[in-house]
Amino acid sequence: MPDQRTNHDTRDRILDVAERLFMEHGYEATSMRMITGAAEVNLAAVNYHFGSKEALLREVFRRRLSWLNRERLEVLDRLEAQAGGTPLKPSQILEAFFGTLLRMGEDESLGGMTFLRLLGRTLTDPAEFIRHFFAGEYAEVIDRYKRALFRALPDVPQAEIVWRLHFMLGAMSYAIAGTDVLQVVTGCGLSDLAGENGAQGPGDTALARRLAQRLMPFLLGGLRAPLPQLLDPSGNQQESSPKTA
Amino acid sequence: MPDQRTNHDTRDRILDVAERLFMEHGYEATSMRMITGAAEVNLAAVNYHFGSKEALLREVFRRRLSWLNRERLEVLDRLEAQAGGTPLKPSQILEAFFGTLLRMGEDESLGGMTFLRLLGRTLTDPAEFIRHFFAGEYAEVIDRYKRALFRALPDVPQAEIVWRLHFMLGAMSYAIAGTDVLQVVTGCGLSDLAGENGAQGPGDTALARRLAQRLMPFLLGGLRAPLPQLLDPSGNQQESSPKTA
DNA sequence: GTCTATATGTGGATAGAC
DNA sequence: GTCTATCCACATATAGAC
Repeated sequence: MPDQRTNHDTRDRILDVAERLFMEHGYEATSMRMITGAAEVNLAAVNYHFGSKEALLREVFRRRLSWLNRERLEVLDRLEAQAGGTPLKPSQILEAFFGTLLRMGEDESLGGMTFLRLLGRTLTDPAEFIRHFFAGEYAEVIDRYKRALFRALPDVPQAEIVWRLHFMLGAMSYAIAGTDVLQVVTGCGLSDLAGENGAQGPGDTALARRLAQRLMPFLLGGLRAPLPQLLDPSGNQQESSPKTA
Repeated sequence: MPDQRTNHDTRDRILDVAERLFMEHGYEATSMRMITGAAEVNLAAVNYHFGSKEALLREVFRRRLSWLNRERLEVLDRLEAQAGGTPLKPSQILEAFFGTLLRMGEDESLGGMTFLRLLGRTLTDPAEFIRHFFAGEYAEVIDRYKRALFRALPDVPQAEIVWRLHFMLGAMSYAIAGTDVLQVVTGCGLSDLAGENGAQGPGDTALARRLAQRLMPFLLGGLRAPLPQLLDPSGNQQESSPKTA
């Protein structure tokens, strides 16, 4: 036992460091040597504890997503129990889904903004094993929330709701990813209060709360926007009964 | 001249293939050998024509973004000329900004959906040289559209407008990236009509138009959503005069 | 402009001592 | 569980013949 600087053991130190480096550089651009070097563990430790680099990435996400999935389902269960048999309000559903995620950004023990950024950046990674992994991890929760939205918005075509769920997920992912051009061009963005990628100032937790306050009205406005007039000349899946409120 | 299957020369064939492979696998996971192999050119050709792999990526984007930037500025110029001195409507500005991009997806000679997906996926790449490149490419256009939105929404705090521009960019980037979990879980997404990543069916062009019809109302609804009540206890940048329409 | 051959580095993974 | 040493595939890039 050469150095016990925290009560983290080797395994957790690797996970913490990998989480940060994957966030900063992306999966492909992060080498095992960068991870083990920064974590001050031996190069062979990753393969011993996790088996492979791919398995390490999965474990980095699994320890966070298991909490997030459970919490999202419990919050929705609670809301639906309170509502009796009546449909929830869209704002409640969005608050449960996105609010739960954004609360992770306020809590360092749940990964904080580091994990939120990692998630936002990795959700658009084209690697096959990553897409497959996320599909499995998200399936149940997405299905539950999708059906809650169907019940909450019975007059909106279900295909339209799914599209808007796409758009909402994208708005949030991109915002928390914080890699976009806007914050370079405008000097305004996630990092106007937090430091650069790696630097985790104490303002980072307040950041998630402020982002939530900005984001939720936007998402709700988009979700409840008037339906498009689908006049597509090649319209092979015309919607029924467009609605304007 | 062993094989002149199209009127593309070597340089253009490399750009076309690199565009597709970077889209399918990401920058890091795409090797020069994959590119030169698929383009049926010699391995050394990339370095001869472009200098490096990084420079190749920049050139892949530059040939598309030079058109996009010019078009976005011209469309905005035209709208502002027609309007005389009066502010534009938010819907006009969004149509100019996002509609111009989505029209690229309908035109194979402008890159089609392949380029759109590549753009959506690469905008969240954390690599320093990529972020720096995009910042330079987008600066002028973002600045022009940002100021147009400021004029169109004089009662909305400018910081709020910039945030919502973030969210709108994210919603669109993520939707066109088409890597997200939703389309795996729900079976509904960009690829419900188009093939998988690589396959470019004839439906791909109609796809962009249909996406635009879905996306624009969502974005407009988000942009015009009621402003958040900023009651942040640590509120160090309180907004002035929240508005509710 | 195109090719072959190669320089030079780094990647993930593992065998086997301790 | 941790370490050293190493295997081997593959990366980008280039030198120099044609």
